[in-house]
Amino acid sequence: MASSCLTPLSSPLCSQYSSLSLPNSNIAFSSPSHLQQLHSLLIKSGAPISSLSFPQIASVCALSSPSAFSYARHLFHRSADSPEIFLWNTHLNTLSSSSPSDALLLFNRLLSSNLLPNTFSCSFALKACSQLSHCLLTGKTIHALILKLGFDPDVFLNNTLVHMYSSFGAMADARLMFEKMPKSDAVSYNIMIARLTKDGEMELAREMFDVMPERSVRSWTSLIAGYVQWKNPREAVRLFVEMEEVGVRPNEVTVVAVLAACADLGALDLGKRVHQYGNRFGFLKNVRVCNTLIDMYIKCGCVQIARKVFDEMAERTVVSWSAMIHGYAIHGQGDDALELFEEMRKAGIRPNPVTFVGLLHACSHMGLLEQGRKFFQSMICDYNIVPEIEHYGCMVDLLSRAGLLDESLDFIKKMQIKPNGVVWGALLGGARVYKRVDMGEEAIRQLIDLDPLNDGYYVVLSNIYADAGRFDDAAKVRRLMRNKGVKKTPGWSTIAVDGVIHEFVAGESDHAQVEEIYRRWDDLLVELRVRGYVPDTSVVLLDMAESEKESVLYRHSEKLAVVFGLMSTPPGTVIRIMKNLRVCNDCHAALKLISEIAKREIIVRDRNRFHCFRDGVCSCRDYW
DNA sequence: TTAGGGTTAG
Repeated sequence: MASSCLTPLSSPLCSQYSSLSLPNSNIAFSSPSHLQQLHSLLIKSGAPISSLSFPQIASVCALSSPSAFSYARHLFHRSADSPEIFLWNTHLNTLSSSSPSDALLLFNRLLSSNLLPNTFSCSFALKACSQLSHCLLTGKTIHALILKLGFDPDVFLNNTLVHMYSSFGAMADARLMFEKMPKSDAVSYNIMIARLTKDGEMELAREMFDVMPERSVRSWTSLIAGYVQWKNPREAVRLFVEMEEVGVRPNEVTVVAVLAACADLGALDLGKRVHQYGNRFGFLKNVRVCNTLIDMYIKCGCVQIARKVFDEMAERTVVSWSAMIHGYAIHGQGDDALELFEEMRKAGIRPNPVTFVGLLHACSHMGLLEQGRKFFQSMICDYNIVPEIEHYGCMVDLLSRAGLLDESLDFIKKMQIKPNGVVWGALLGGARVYKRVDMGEEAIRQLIDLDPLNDGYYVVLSNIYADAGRFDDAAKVRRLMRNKGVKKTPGWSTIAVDGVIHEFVAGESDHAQVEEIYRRWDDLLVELRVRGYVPDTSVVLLDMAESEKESVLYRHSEKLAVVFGLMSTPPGTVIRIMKNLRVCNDCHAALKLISEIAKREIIVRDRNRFHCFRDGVCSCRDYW
């Protein structure tokens, strides 16, 4: 130890250090090099270790001249194992998560003590900065200190710095740091990928993922979660399958991400497989895994299995309860939703804003007007929850569906926040059911501003006019659509048979078995007519003859998917369909009858909710 | 003793 400290050093004289002394010691020195020589002498003379004060000397050297840095660095490493700094770090670590600003105060005290921070101390301080929105400058100062102390080759610390910059959204700095660091590892890439996915920069994230030398389960999970977040669940599933193929074992977080993708896609088979996998590896003890599992089953049309997962959970959070309540609501089981809320209250779980969205949804879909009003009031008064746009949307839907259109409009006008397209769309929906042209026009005036390219609204208004016998006005709406360049979103439906997803697009006929599907439909149509089915051509918003409109109706994607399901699955099998738009009136009527004729349960997930057709009736009770 | 990914609405 002594010999290395005695290495001759030739540091230039530093005038501001003339006649200085170290605090709590009798060492006086005139320059950093003088201090180093004194230090060497002390070591040589066999002075007690406590009087050598490595950190103090190191800090003076480090903060004086660049040529003294290496000596400082050397001394620092001597003091790094000091039990004292370990204690400081322990406190810093605790505070960096529980009270970041106190962690920074403590770090400041450490700097003015006779100890030097080590890489751990700096790491905790940076973590504290990352959690305080106003501390970018402090983080930069610590970065400077890290350079001065010679910690810059430390990969761990550099990763913390990349994370610190990225958490402030200072991506130019984060990237510079990432590119300039002498050595990077999988964590460095993971930090960058995580930030890029959060920012929606999926292509850049993918580029990084593709070039990184080594990938960990976190690298895969970050990207999969990113694809889920940015509404590309297909790519998420594709990546998950690839991850399994290359032999990386998914963990709880991966499972959460891929289950969310399954929920979006309605991919029940994969969801079930992931469920089994999670069960095998003990992931079902994790609340988030179970919450996502509940959501997956709900969105794949399996409320009962979702409830089983819910019932078997060892611990439930407000998220578990809210997911289940919302699940009942969108499956038309409003009474179950309300019952579960009662249980939730008795269990002492405090509802959150999302819980109330589920409850209000349940009420509006069951026509429980007074109950819905009570929930809205209770949310504000009993739980101090400020209504969000979703709550207003549910309330307008509740009032409009109940036929209280004037009250609904009044409610919108009194809203504390700006109404959005969903709110006005709910009023428009009510205007259609109750044949209120005036309300439809009022809603569309707002919607043209808020959501001008959404074809659905124009369709509804045109139907309102057609219902009122105002065919000229209905035609005007179609012209308006053309003038505004509004394109009708093509309707598509999917059905999984033997693990293969079959997609049907309205009006397109590129399915391999299309001829047989059409033949089966024609046969079915005969039976449908016998049972009183009359095609409702009012949903076809095209300028054409009635007979042509009927042809268009018969090629609606959900009809084709159902017919395909009937012909390619054994009798009694439940038919599960996913649709990108809402089910139209005509398909709804047809599917009710088909469930009766074919003695099949048909479950359709449309963009808003589920319809479960069984024995000629729908779970939505024709109220959707 | 230090860094990186996750849940319910719309």
